[in-house]
Amino acid sequence: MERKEISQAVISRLPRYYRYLGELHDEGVERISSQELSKKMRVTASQIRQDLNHFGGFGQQGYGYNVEYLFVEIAKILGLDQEHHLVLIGAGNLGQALLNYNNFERRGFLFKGIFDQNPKLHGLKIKDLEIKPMEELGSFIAENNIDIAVLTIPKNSAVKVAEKLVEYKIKAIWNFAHVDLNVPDCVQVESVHLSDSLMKLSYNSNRYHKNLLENS
Amino acid sequence: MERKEISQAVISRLPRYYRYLGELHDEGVERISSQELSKKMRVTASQIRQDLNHFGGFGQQGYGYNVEYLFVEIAKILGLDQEHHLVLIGAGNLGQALLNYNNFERRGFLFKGIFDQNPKLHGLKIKDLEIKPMEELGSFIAENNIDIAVLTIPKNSAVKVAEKLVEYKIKAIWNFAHVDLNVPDCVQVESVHLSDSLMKLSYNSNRYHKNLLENS
DNA sequence: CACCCCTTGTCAATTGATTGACATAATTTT
DNA sequence: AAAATTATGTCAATCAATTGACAAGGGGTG
Repeated sequence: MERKEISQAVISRLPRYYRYLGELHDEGVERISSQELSKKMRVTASQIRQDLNHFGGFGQQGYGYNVEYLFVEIAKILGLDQEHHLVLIGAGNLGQALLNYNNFERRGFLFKGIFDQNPKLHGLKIKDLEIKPMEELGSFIAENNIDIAVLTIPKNSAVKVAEKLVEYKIKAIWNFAHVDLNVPDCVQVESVHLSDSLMKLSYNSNRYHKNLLENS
Repeated sequence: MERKEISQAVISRLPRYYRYLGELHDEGVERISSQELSKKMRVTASQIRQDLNHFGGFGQQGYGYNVEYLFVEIAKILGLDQEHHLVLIGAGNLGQALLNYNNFERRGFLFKGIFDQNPKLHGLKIKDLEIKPMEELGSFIAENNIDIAVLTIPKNSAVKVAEKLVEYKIKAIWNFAHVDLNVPDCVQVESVHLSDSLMKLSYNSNRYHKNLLENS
């Protein structure tokens, strides 16, 4: 009965397809073939067809894909057809940056609460939301139907808060702390490790320029 | 003469090894075997040995790996033994958050300049750095030995600025704009697509809870 | 309406990544 | 000092992901 799992490699590519389809739609393009799209996106047409077919036959032979239809379907796959309720935990610079980034709201990701352990911040408002103490987090999650917790706090507190979030039966954690969170399967974690990303860039840039020197 | 390329899958794991080794070192641990490390990191011991051996034999049979030595060696591989000079382009919320995140400095990534197209911001200081107009970007990069440009601007401007950066002979771009930058090979790009990450989380969390319902 | 062309969905082949197995060598114990 | 243990580096096998190829089904055209 269980359909087989779709690999994370495929899932990771879906938001990118979604982005390109959105742009095409904005430009008024009605249909596109996997080959045209593959040129734009610089991937193989085969990969596009293979990826999309994991979720169903969205295209039509001899025609290609209807841009708007495919756009909407991918949104459904990604869960963008539903509202998501978020809490921000950690009202520092990064947290505020995320709060003020309106693109998330546009896709149905709505910040409903802000929490911070610093008492000096309690009561202050950002974007109409009052910063609340950590003690109120559990009840807030239960009462406001919160799906996703966004962690923008230092790594030491992140581990403890994640444990609490598991107790509070959160469904997902978007983790910006520089630490791996080990939680049960029922809580999905997506980590954004900014330092890791920067180090990778450092490696790649170094390697490229070292290779140049060696091969000259 | 050319040693074969090491896959990005391997490179992506290096910062994580680096993080765990740093923690072990802080805890005063002197040596560790691939097996112990594999338990901590929840990967296979084989993968750890395989990954490290791409860069040389850092371990010793019967002993394992010296934590401090390996930590330093991975730092060298990632280019963390050198200073990197960065410019921030886009002094919005996210840009300021990155500026104020001290962990980058600790690893040798130093912000040397801030640029923004908004004239109202010019002259204002963040962390002792004056926000400068975009017109000065080219000369600043040349004169201050800038490696890496950090792009925290909207997608439309990002594409244009990236083209300029190529002209200015930047080595690397850390891109936070929601767009793919197509630049020549001599400029390395690492993109952090926050919305993509959030959408992936949304998919995974939805899928988990849907599967629960279906299998009950 | 019939033909031709286009393009998907899918199967097979290939390429790449991960895991397992083991010979070898250093360390530790007795 | 010899034996037992530990753990690497590496080869081979397995597993996963990507690419290529093509049959079959629509759409467009005359």
